[in-house]
Amino acid sequence: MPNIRLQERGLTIGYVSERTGLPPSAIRYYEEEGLVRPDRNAGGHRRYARHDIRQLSFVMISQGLGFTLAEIREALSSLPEGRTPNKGDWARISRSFGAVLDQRITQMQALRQRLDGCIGCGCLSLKTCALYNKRDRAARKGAGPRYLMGDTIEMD
Amino acid sequence: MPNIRLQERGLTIGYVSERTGLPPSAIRYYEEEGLVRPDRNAGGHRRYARHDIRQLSFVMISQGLGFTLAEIREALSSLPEGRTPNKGDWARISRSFGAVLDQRITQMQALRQRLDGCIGCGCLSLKTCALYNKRDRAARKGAGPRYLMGDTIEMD
DNA sequence: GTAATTCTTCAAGTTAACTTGAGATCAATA
DNA sequence: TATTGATCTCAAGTTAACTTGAAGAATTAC
Repeated sequence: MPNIRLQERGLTIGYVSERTGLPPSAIRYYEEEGLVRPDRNAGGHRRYARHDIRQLSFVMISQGLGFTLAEIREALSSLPEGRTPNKGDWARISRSFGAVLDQRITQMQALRQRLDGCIGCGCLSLKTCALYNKRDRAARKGAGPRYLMGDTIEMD
Repeated sequence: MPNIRLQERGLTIGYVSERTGLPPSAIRYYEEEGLVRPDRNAGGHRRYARHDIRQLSFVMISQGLGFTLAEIREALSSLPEGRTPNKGDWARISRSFGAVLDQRITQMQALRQRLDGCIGCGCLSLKTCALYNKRDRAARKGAGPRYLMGDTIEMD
């Protein structure tokens, strides 16, 4: 039996893959994206630290919460450089993501409300319908309605 | 001045583009995806019906609500074939999307709750952490957490 | 010391939702 | 009629988040 766990110094990508459930290809991709920074051994093979497993798990959880890799990288960049991230570090990051989640939930509820209004008017009374909002068009990236059905066109 | 509005029979893509705010390229793409079905004139140019504007607006709104084009196409497929969709048709579709939205909001709130628990434990007390849920891994497509940070590994 | 694993890099493919550009045709205007 | 301007089709490019495959090198097993 190989000691798959601890090599010279650090964990192999295969081991990290097993532990996180992430395929090696994804782990390598995350490295390209700056989400983990493993060492290399003499032969050029990646060697991970224990806390990299935690970090990768954080990536997975955050994705499940709807964050993009870019947002996650941004959050991770606030982790300390020199030392291993501790409980407080993770809690801080989690809190900030929680706040973003709250915003998104609130936004979705607002959209839901609007849709209700739209159902009420059958999406047919136009200029005044709640889902009609040109300004949302400018803010492309966020989830937000843009134009409304039919607008000022006469009914057919 | 050209009568850009009504051609032989039906609206030009340029007019529909202006009315919806969608670039012609997107409108053509939506056609490929089966979200609109314009007629063609003798010269092969697209000619849209009035209710296509409403339909395209519905696509935009739905996207803003977070639905994919596939989901939207699915919903639109329930519209009547022969006649122009009426208020009741749109209201029915909107209600079903509203229900899905409700589910998603509920799900996000649950995730939010879990994250709170995770903040409480600092994402470090592992086996018992609320965000830890292997089963979620199987259900890849939906927004749901998969693995948890570090799992059963000893702290470092 | 081989053979079998595991790992390496690099290029290219995948899905969603479009955009961009080329070259050609159609339609509207003077 | 001639000339813009609008459309047409088709191929290829774009971003995100990866996967797949090829060819070769490092590691581990026996």
